[in-house]
Amino acid sequence: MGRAPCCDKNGLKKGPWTPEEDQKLLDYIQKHGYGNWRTLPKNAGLQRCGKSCRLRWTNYLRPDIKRGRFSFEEEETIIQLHSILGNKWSAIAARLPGRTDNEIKNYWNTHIRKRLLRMGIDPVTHSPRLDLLDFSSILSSSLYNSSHHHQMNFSRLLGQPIGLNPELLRLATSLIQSQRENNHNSNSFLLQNSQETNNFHQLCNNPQIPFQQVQSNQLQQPIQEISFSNEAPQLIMQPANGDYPSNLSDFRSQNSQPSDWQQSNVGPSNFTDEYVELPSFAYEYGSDHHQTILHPSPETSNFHSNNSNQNFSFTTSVLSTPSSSPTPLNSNSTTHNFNSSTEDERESYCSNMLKFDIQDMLDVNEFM
DNA sequence: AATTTCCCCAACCGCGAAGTT
DNA sequence: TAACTTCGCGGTTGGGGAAAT
Repeated sequence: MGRAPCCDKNGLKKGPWTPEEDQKLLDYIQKHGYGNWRTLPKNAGLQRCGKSCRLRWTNYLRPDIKRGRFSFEEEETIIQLHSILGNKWSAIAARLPGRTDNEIKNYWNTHIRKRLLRMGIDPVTHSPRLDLLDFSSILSSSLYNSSHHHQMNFSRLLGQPIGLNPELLRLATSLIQSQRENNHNSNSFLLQNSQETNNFHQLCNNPQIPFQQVQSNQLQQPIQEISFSNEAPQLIMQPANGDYPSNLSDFRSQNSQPSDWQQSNVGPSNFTDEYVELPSFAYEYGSDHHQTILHPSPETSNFHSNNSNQNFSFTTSVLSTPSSSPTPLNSNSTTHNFNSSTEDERESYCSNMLKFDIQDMLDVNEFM
């Protein structure tokens, strides 16, 4: 059985809609309502296919369409929802009154996605692009800081003219690979897919690729609060504001790209129709029971801490944590008004938030 | 001022799901 | 159950305006 054509294409107009066509469609829908898009254009006196009419209506003519620039809150919501839903634009649009899936999709592709990439964040996984990350910078910085709990400004790190240490990266790759093979946790936040692993290998094999590809002033506006420790990931799940879709199973089945929370340690009993738990966007890795992503098995590497209580963690924050972040950007307490801000302003506000928080850094002497 | 390049976004296309016969 | 229709989604395109040269 062949796929039915959406319409008889012969003689039907394509391309931009004229005001006259818009008016015809509006008049018809006001009189008869919408639906039966196949016959609608004919009845409305339009030389268009039904698909085109439906698209025009849903994306432009619908009376509840909100126009104009996306507010910061809307942008924040998009990023949050995208981290859960992926490219489920219609599902995201359902949470943004007046915005269409097409509009959100366009906005994501033209603005948000690019900004995340500039910041060194993978727009697909919402995790830092570790293929761009220079471990040697982190480690050497820790050497020269005597405090046990120090915070490093990521921008400063990125500005350091320190080249890649291929050996270190190779080490990291091997131990992460080892970690994957051990399969203590399929929810590796660092390397969620083979592509990232490949990127690591690529970096190791091409030490000329500078980490400084990411300019310090470009690494701004972090998206998530992510903490890496030397212990197994434990995703903090918390009910959001109740404004999430209730059918989690649908989300899980529809989401083509496995997301972290789907594979987390959270038991299946947490997913019920009555009580929906969703990630708070604060991925905290901390459990006493399992190995960590960056805690290799001793036989494969010496890339580990002598003290099992020591954490290698870095925390980026905070754009999308309205319910969990201590300093939500869109909280009432903030005086920043992003609704009228430029894109640069949106980025710069967050520029000091992307930083590494290294507590009791691992014994870096082992790497030297 | 003319040309080229870049960027945005409205609209199109193909596909799969859901509905109908 | 199969064949067919309709609808909706997500990826992609290309026209046109803005910016750069």
